[in-house]
Amino acid sequence: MSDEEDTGRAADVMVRRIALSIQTGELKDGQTLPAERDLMEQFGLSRAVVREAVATLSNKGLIETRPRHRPVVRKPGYDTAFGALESIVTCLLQEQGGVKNLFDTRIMIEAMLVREAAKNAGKSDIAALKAALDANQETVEDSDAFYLTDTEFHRVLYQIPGNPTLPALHRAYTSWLAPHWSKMPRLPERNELNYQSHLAIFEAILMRDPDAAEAALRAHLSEAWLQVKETFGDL
Amino acid sequence: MSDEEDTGRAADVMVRRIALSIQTGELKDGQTLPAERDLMEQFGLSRAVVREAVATLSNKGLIETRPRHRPVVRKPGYDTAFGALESIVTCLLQEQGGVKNLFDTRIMIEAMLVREAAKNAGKSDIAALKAALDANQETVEDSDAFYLTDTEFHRVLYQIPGNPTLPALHRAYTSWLAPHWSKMPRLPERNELNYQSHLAIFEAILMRDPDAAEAALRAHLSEAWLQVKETFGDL
DNA sequence: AGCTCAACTTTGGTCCGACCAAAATTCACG
DNA sequence: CGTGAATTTTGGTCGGACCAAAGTTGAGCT
Repeated sequence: MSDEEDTGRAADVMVRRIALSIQTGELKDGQTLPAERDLMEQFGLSRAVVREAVATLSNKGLIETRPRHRPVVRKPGYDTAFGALESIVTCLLQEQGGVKNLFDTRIMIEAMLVREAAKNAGKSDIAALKAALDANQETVEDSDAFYLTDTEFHRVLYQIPGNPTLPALHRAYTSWLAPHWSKMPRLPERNELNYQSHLAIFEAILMRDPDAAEAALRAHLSEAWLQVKETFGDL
Repeated sequence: MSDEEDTGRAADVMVRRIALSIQTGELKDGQTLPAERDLMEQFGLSRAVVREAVATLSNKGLIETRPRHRPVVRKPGYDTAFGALESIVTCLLQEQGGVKNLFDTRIMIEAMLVREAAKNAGKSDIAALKAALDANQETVEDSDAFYLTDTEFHRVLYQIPGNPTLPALHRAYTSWLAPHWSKMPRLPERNELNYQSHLAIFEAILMRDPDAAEAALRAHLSEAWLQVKETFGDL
């Protein structure tokens, strides 16, 4: 009665066994899995099952497969996690209110982030924020460059708490919302307004005023949402 | 030059085509996919490739497969999204600081939630919170029941903003942290303390005092984290 | 006609053996 | 010793086959 999970499809059993080996560290990051033909011998299964299992593990992000190369164990990072959501999020964004639901969570998260920053940001955090802000100002005239420095400013916010999940979340947000964001008209005057918003947020953080920081952030993102709604009639 | 994405493995092409059909609504929720043998004819591919594609789509949560049944298109909900993360999160929780990273995000989220509640909770929200709180108090003596009402109280917090992603996030949190949580000692006296924490949060929300609500929530969850750290030596 | 249960069909799960192309490896030859 | 061709490895694809369980059909009984 050692193994209680021999149930289900053979491929699933195999996936569980290998996934467990990875999770327990028995298979370390970077290590290569045996070739498919070796795996079918080790597990006593057909190649079809082995291939399905390997494909499943690859989909789950636990291994990395390249044509004509052995699968490489890849202990997943936080980005891998969000990456696995891509197709499903694409679906969710399509339906009524999907984009707004996602964007609302972003507003909530960033509202919290600026509060945290106002309360706990250290000297280096402030410096990073200032640097991002300056770069932001310098690119007001170049909309493409501004988009990058804009993203970078927000990224710094996600980085301040020192929790690795947050920068990954930021990358996920920018990636998922990019289709809408990139289609929006970009004008130097809009950039200037956005820069002013960033400046207001920064100053509130500098003043150690969480409420002001949150208010500025909410105003900033709410304005951004209005622009999105203006560009896309639907929600 | 209509289809630009015929590249990559045949199974991937097939996955993209079907995923696109689902995302565009061409294949609606609940609709059944053709049988594997029909798909191999439609796509002109071998059954092995078809099976791999179907398995991949199933892993992504876009379809639902049952033995001896045709795949059912399943327009994924927010829970499906978090469900797809299970194995990868299991990996992330295993590594150094993984649990703390996740729990910290939970603290941040719930801190924001109680602030929102204090600012914007409607009458029905307050009533739901009160009901959950009362149920919580009544189960102080029964640790198993208390665990449920405890979870329920927090769930109401995630429900108040009306964003469907949040309840799904709550379910994900409870599911992912359950292994650690359920192993913790449960005592009526601890339950009582937790109830008092909930009460403090509730009263702060009632008073429309976001700062007090956040402080109470942070005290509550920080205490919970201390208990976790006490039970598990590692982080 | 209505119902029951056995026979048949469908369908996913599994296995086998085979071929291909590209990459890695080996090795003979200059 | 270096180099390029032959060999091996390996993932990707194919076709056919069998099984078991679910659904479907239909004959026979009431």
